Amino acid sequence: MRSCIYFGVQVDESYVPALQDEVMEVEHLLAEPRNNLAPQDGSLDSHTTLNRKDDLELEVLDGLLDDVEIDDLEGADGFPGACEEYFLDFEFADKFEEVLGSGPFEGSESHSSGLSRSSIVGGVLESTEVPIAQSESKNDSLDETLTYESHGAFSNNPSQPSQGNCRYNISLDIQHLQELDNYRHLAGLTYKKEKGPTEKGQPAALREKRFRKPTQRYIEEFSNARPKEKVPPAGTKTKHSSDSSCNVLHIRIKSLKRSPSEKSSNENSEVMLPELQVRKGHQKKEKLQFEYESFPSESEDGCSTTKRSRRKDRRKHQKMWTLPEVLKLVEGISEYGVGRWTDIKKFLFSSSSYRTPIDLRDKWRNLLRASSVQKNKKEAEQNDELALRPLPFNVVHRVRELAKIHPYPRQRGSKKLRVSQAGTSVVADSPPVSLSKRNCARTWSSFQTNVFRVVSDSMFQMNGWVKGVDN
DNA sequence: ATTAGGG
DNA sequence: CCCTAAT
Repeated sequence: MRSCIYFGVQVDESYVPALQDEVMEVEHLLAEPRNNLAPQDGSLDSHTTLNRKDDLELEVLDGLLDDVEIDDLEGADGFPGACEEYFLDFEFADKFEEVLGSGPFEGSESHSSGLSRSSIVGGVLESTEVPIAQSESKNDSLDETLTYESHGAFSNNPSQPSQGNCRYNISLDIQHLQELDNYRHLAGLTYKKEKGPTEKGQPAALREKRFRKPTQRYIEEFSNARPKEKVPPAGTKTKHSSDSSCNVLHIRIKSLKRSPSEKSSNENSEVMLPELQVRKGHQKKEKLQFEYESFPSESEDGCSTTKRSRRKDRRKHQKMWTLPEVLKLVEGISEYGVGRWTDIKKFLFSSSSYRTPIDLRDKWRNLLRASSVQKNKKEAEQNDELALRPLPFNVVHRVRELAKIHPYPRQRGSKKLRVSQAGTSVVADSPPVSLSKRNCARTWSSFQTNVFRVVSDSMFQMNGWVKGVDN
């Protein structure tokens, strides 16, 4: 099992003091051997000296592993000095994927004149062995230790080759849980308390919640992810969005789930996979094969930067929606109306096999929520601030407009309401339109969409949206 | 087979 | 995203 921690902190004076304190506290979460950290450069001030004694608590991470749902908190562009976004991204990866390091930091380091009073820390830790001793010391596992191997990104100074793999002993202190929690709030992460099996007496069979047969989706993913078991070379670094002037706290830990339920489901799928394929019949098989083939092509994958890792470490079979996809969805809804998810899927998302009609509906639901249709404005603003990838406002506007036209829960069960208002003409939800009218509406809406799209195109760089392939 | 709705 | 009930 391998896991990695990427830790980059860039602190500028423009921070409010309180934030600086918090940053420092987080910095303390990392313990680091002296030799590697030797400040090569005057710009590393006392902020960056990490305390060796400081401990990290395994359970903290453990909790975060299962709870942090966000896979990608790509750096959002910000205005220099005014960026108030923080990212906290904890992931523990089964296989060490991508980490990069000091991309944003290297640059500013060399021209330290601009950021002369900033303290910068960037680093990568990669662990090769992570002993898991969860069986006994579940309660007091404060002493658990991880052995990490550094791949040398902890130096900001490019001139200093720190490739010599060196070992870290990292243990975590439970006290820092609170601080992590604070950062979680800053980052807007959702985080549920784990109601895990604290009862030690429970037999394993009882702890498993339920046996469910793996979904089609799961099967597809599983068998697809199987063949590539490769770990990229240790030196591999992925480009991040390099917003050098943005004050960003960026912590990245990739995670694999270790909850008992997960384990069981894995085992199950392994057993059931063949059986299911036989049982499901041939038509399904064909469909599956089609889907396999379409994956490697990647033409449909919106995020080119992350597509490699996407399929494997996405925890819950999630695929991030790209902005073009969102636009397409909006367009589709404006054309076909809300609720005709299969149509939209068929006509607009035919090439992306991973977006099911249900996904489209869910996305629409989320869009509604994000643009806070039928919601207070306060919540809307709060939402906006908390949002990881804030929607461009024109999108929000469009969604709202659309929501007025077609209310989401497509009214059909509300017969009572209609009866009560029988006399007065109620706004028809989606009345049967004549064909000509419909066509007219469609051309109009596509025109609208095109305009909309042109405008949106200029906003791709904002908000961390990745420009995806438009199919 | 599709959709709505809840988790 | 996933699952289930309802249509």
